[in-house]
Amino acid sequence: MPTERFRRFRELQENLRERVRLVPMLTKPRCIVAVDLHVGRGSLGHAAAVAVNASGETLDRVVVPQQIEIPYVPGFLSFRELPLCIAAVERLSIQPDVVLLDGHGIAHPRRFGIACHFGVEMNVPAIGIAKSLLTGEGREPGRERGETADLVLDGEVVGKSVRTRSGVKPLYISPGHLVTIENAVDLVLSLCTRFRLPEPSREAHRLAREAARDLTIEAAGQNQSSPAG
DNA sequence: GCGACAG
DNA sequence: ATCTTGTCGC
Ligand SMILES: [Mg+2]
Repeated sequence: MPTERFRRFRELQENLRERVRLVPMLTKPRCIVAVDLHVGRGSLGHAAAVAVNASGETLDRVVVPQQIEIPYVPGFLSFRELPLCIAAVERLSIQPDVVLLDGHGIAHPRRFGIACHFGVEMNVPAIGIAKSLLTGEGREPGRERGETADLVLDGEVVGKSVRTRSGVKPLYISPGHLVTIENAVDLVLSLCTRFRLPEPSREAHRLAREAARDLTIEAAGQNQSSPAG
């Protein structure tokens, strides 16, 4: 029964949230990893992890394919995406100093979004980078790049709305594990050099999508159904 | 009961 | 988020 399964997921979140520690990152990260998951036809998933140094140069990149079994239910994203995302990060040749996740950290109904789950599970600093809100209120930052405003949940500041490009919709940044809100905002801004999203996040998204597309094209080339004309 | 709802 | 090329606008 799906209801029972998600009841267990909720209990897991409420237990694991006690392990979240939002402490300052002492040293400047030398290896930053962004990870993203693409789910295509037949629920075939591709997770991509991209590692960069403080200068933004690529250190390594991997893609891992696997069937995705868990449906997307708001508030439970990590149970769908984490297993494959973790597999991808573990296959990198380098250990991350901090990991960027697509989704929220503590800006979550139970304060345990995908960035918290990843960070606690892997015991690594983790940051949630979301393009829209799941819960809470995102105050409107000024329109210039670098301006921020509070992301408030139950009267508590759980993150920031961050203008990463002037005149463009803000990102919602919240800490996942072993970082502060300020650490998270500073790092994300430093990585948003050309677009709304941090470069490695954008690259991971692109890699995962292209891996899925390439497989689709290869499969079509071997099928008898594809030659349409 | 209704609306909102990361990806 | 996905299905998907070109096209409109700053
Ligand atoms: Mg994603």
